[in-house]
Amino acid sequence: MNYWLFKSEPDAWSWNQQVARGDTGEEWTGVRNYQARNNMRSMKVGDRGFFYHSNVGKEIVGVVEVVRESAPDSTADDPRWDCVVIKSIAPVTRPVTLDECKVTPGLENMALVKSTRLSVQPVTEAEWLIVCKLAGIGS
DNA sequence: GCCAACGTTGGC
DNA sequence: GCCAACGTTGGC
Repeated sequence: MNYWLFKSEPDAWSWNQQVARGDTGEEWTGVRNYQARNNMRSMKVGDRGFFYHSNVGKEIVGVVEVVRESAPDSTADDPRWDCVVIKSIAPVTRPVTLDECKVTPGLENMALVKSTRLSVQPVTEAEWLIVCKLAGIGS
């Protein structure tokens, strides 16, 4: 299984909205960046990801799971863009902030820290385990 | 609200 | 195929 991180501005789409979608999940529309799209194309059903609030909060607030592999983005007028569907799995017990990631040994190379603008990012297994521990949740 | 980083577009 | 102009993201 692979691990990922999804960024969202809570003003646009928040963790609470994601949770409200339940097991149906939500199509992760709106990505218009090749790297982010390619990351989504690499995802398999069952892969896990962190849900991160950018701009407001700047923290990891929950865990999601991929429930549908990448397919054309229904909001795109250009066929090159596609996206996965994700559902919420569990909230974190304690949010993990960007600042915390920056100073935590083992997380200094996270894409979250290094590639600040990438909206869908890979997370290594080692990073996943560290963040889960910080977040007070099982991995 | 500013600005740095960075991706994309389009003229040549 | 280069590169300047421009737009967007996201931290601060």
